[in-house]
This record gives sequence, C-alpha cells and structure tokens, in this order.
Amino acid sequence: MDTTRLATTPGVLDSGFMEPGSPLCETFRQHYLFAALPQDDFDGLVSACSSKTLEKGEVLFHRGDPAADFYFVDTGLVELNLIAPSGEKKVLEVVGPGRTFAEAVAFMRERKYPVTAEALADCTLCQVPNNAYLALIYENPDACMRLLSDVCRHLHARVREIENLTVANARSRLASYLLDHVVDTNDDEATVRLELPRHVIASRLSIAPETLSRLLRSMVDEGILTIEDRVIFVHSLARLRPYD
Amino acid sequence: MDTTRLATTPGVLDSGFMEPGSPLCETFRQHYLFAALPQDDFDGLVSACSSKTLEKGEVLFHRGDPAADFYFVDTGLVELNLIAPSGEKKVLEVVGPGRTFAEAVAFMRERKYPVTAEALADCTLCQVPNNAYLALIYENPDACMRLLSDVCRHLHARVREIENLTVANARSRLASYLLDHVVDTNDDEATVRLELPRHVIASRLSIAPETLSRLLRSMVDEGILTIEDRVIFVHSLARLRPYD
DNA sequence: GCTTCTCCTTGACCTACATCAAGGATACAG
DNA sequence: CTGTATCCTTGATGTAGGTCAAGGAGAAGC
Repeated sequence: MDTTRLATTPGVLDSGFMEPGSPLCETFRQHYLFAALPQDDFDGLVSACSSKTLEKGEVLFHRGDPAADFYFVDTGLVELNLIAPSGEKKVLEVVGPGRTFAEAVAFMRERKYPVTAEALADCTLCQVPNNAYLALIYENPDACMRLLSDVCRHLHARVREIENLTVANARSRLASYLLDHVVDTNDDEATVRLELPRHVIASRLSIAPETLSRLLRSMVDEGILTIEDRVIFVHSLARLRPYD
Repeated sequence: MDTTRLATTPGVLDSGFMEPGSPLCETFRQHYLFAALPQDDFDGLVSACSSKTLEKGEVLFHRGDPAADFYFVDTGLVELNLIAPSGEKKVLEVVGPGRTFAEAVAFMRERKYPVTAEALADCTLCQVPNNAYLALIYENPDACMRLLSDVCRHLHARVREIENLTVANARSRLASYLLDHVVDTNDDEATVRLELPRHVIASRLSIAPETLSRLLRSMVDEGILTIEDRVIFVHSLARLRPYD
C-alpha cells in the first residue's frame, strides 16, 4: 500500500514519505495549524505521522468510528458526508490538497468521527495522530490560538451553511456556490469552474441532481450564463447575485 | 440601567455585581470555561467583567456588530438568531441561565458577531471582555483545552443541526426536539415541557408555526401524545422515536 | 363589562422541490 | 462496431410544507 515508504532514509521511520525539504513537507509545514510550531516540535510531529493512500470511492473512516487521527490532504479530494439511516447522503464539505480535515474531533468528549470521509479521487494523505498534536498544542500557546481560530472558522462556516439551508432557497444556494467558485472575473462577467461531478455539487447544496440541472438550465434560458461542460460563463454577476 | 452596581463594595469597580462568594460568582466560577483558571486569574477576570441587564425583546447585539465581549447568562433567556435580508428569522439557539454565548467569536479573523442576540425574557448577564479572557487562555493550557473542547462541542452541534435540516423532515425534527426536552420519563411514557413560545420552537426547527401546530395535532390524533398547554404527555416513546 | 393584545389553531390553497421514468452523450472494453 | 458503463438532462407527476386568511382563547388594560 505504502509504496512511498521505499524512499525512506535510514533512521527515519514512519516519516520517510515526508523527508525534510520535500515539497510535501514544505506545504505541510506552512499549513495554518503547523506554521506556529517550533522546528523541533514540528520535526517530532512529522515523525509521528504516516502516509495513507486511498483509491477513488474508498472510505477512510465512517461516522461513529473512534477517532485517533486527523488528516492533511497532499493530493486528491476527500468528501465529508453524513449518511442518514434511510441511506440518503448529504455532502458537508469536499477537502482538497493543502487542507486538513477532522482536526476538531480530537477535542470532543466522544472521540468519534461525526462524519464519514470518502475519497472522490485517488488520494495521498498524511495521517496525524491526535495525541501527538495535542501534546504540542498544550505546550504551545501560539499554535493553540491558531487551532482555536481554525475551529471557530469551521464553526462559522457551519452557521452560514445553516443560514443557507433555512433562509435561502435552492436557487440562492446555487448562486452562492457559483459565486464562491469563480476562477476569473472582470466587470460584470465571470468564469466558474465546477471541480466536482454534478451529483456531488447537488448534495453539497442539498438539492436533487435533477433540480440542479433544471436550475442551471433556467439560468441559461434567462441569459444569465452559458455552460460548456464543467466551465460556466456568467454573463451578468448583477443578475446572479440578487439570489445570493 | 445597572441598578445592581449600587451594591458595589468600595474599591471593587466593575465587578461589584459579582462579589466573591455570591451565588452568581459561584456559578460563574464553576462554568466549564472558567473552572480551570487559577483563583488569581479568575479574580482578575471577574474584575474586568461588567453586568448587563436586558428587557424582554431587547437586542444585545446585531449580527455584524464588532464583537469585543462574550456573555454569561445569570437569569433570563437569550435567543441567538439569523435574520435574512428578506426579514425571515431563524432561531439558531436559545441560551439560558448558567450558560455562555458568543465565546467563539473572539477567535475569528473578523471579530464580528455572526448572529443576533435578543432577549426572550428579562435578563441579567455578565459581560466578559474577549481580550481579558484571551490573555488568560494564552497562559493557561488547561483552560485553553477546555475552550477548544467547548468550541468543538458547538461545532458538532451545528453539524447535527445541518444533518437534521437535510436528511430529516419536519416531523423527525419535532420528534427529536420533544425527546431532547423530556423532563420526566418512565418506561415508554414521558413528560415534556415546552419552555418557549410555539413560534420560537417552530423557528428553532425551521418550520412555520402553522406546521408545528398541525404536526402536534396529528400526533395527538394518532394517540402518541396529549397536550395541556405547555406540557406534553408522551404516551408512547416507541412510536415517537422512529421519526428521530 | 368590553377592547385589544398576544399566541395559537384550523382550513383552503399554492409552490418549490423531490421522485419516477425515460432518454441522450461520452467513454471505455471487447 | 457494439455493448455497457457513468453522468447528465428532461418531462410528468407527487407532496411536504409554506402562505394567506380567518377565527378562538386567554391575559391585560380601561
């Protein structure tokens, strides 16, 4: 499974996949949650980490599983979702390269993942043991503040999501989503790239895929945008925004 | 406004409302967020706090206001809500005596309240300056861990709320709410007290008041429960739970 | 006693969105 | 070239829950 281990330098155990100076180690180092750590502590943490690869469709952990680690995404996409007893699935968030997920779980009384994590594409992840990180945080007020700020950011994002679900309708949610994924803009026009399959976006927005399709269609009919596969050209941000 | 100030002992300035040994001071001391603080730090914090009273219907802060303080509820009820441009209101949470609110705001990059706080009844609050608390947290790993855990608890609650809104329907949400507010239970029966006006509960559940009324009615018709004003007798938890 | 609140219920109606079912379109395997 | 995936669109139809409008019941004020 862990073919990268073959590159391990002698004497370095689990962290062979993340040799000092490697690109992975650099992006890891610069992540918000680790940037405030002294070099020694960081090195210690790295040696406690291990690599993890996932194939598309593979589940990393299920909701309710005991949570001993959190993760940093090197490559690929990980979907965090909720699955109802009825089988319905709601995509909470999709996490891409350079970001971490499940870091907040370490601090809950019940150390269980509250969501399921599933690979949307082949992934390489860095697995960080909660306890190793927690020990550093305990000694490191600056890093601790950053973690607090990180968790609060998540919290705020969830509040905004609740707001979207309750006071906005499907069309507004789609408009917000499009505005959040603008890759290029000038004046009243913009280009949006949909990085995810439609059905994932639909679930993210809590609508049926059919509804997503119809909403996009109606926006095209109204001349607000044109669609070319996964790229959307917004012709009038002004007419898209009101729904936001 | 601040009549309690009259009781201030000479030499103690803002914290006169919370004299050492007073019941308020005791409950405050025992709160999750403060229990881990050394006595000196706690005393310092108390002297930085001030009291605040609100009349029913009064707004403490609006969403978007700059946030310099968080609050501890001594008496009364505070509603945290989101208000849409359209005027629609969604009640996120109702906070009662012995609990704090807005403590997570101190750690967001934009130090603005993400919600509006409104008194549902006459209230007495203790206002805690973010900076004073933050300084203590910085020196106090144990207290910091508690704050982290507190914020993560909030985060988890919001995730569960999103789940309720997306994978559950109105009836399930009501069932969960009732099960969460059981005051007394034996075997398959239970008593539930609705502490809030119906329209507040409806908003909390993201349904129209009319729908709440109809759902309760249909549960009565099905023999699952009987209603006497604000007290609900559940005759069959077994038949209520499936919706949960 | 009436008036006027507020709070809740009930009925009639409506609509946003889901569900069900049936095709395209594109890509890959054989 | 043909089968069979996956992914998306489109149409027909259904329904949960919202909206509008009209009371009823209790509390508070005059």
